[in-house]
Amino acid sequence: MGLKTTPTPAIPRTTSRDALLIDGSDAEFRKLVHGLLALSTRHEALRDGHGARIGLAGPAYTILISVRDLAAQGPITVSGVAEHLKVSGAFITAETNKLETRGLVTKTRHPEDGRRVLLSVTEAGRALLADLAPVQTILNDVEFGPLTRAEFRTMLRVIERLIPAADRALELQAAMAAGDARGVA
Amino acid sequence: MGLKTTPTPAIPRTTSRDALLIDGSDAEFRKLVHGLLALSTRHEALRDGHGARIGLAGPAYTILISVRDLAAQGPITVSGVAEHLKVSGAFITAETNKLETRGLVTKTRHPEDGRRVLLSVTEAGRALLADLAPVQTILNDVEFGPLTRAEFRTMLRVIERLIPAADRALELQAAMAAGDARGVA
DNA sequence: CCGTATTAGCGAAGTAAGTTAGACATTATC
DNA sequence: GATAATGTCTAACTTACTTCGCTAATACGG
Repeated sequence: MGLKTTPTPAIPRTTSRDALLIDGSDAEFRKLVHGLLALSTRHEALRDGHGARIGLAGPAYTILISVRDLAAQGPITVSGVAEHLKVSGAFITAETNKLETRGLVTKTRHPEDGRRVLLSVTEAGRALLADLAPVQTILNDVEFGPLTRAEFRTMLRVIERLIPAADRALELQAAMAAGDARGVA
Repeated sequence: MGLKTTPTPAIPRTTSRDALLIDGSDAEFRKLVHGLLALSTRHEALRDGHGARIGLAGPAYTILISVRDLAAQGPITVSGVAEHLKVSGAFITAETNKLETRGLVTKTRHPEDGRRVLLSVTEAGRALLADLAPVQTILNDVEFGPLTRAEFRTMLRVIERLIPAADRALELQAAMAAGDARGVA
């Protein structure tokens, strides 16, 4: 000792929850955050490939499948998709218009609220997605191959609780940013 | 019966693994995939906010923190970061040049391979990230608040296995796309 | 009711986040 | 020692978005 090899400067903690600290360190937690990022970038790359196979860009594919799956559990509007994907409504408008032109989705007025526009996937859209399904199955089996049934259940349960928590964090972040802006002004 | 209410057209399966099917349906599995997407979009939005707080765009922030954390476990190069984040090397070059101009990272020649460029985060860069840490802690505690210690461990273990699996899926996807291209030609 | 404020969607225009292509220097291969 | 391959960089381009301003429809306070 006495000789500095590589100082490895201290990295400050980014969580204070006991459940997420191991021996008082958040190293494992940061690994989780990092892993989550790595996984989502890879998943997005796969998504781009899925889209490409049916002639859609990644975002268009994501929107199409989101409309299909969200519509399955209740009426879904332009702004509903926007909020779900955390993008601007204008973007969903533009993309769904293109998808409508291609005959993959339909846009209809909401019967009770004329401002809103209901989205749904056409038969052609469903057929397109159905074409993709066999390939998707092969790739999903590889991508999620290491997942046991128990882990699958845990992941599902966890993620469903994590989404609203992330939304709360987003609200808090917005509130803090707004507070800072006021404080500076 | 006999009266069609809403036909609810069949959605084809996208996995064939028993562990991921519940009563023969992949509905829960698709929920997982969807949830993963929803979570990652929210996480990315939070990341943008973190970046904004220290004057960086989301991607620049992500690259900075990736360099710091990857460098902690061994030498890291431009292409190393590119592969980790699944973006082009050229993009990492451009962004790290900006970060270098701002004095947040340094780029040095690899001593044994003159083509490669080693990246590291400067003291100023570390200080900037350290400034952010307290706010990050607050938000992470909210975002990951619902996570128990057991779930945390499971998630970590699962994600670390899922990343290489996703990489294998990507390779397979690329191979299939290439095969199709040849087949068509 | 009636004005006013909100909310939903749209289109145009701009910005940022990437990509591809090509040049160049360095290293590996034969 | 030539040829190929790898790693980085720059420039030019594309795509994935956002913001802004508009119109139409609903909601709300007097």
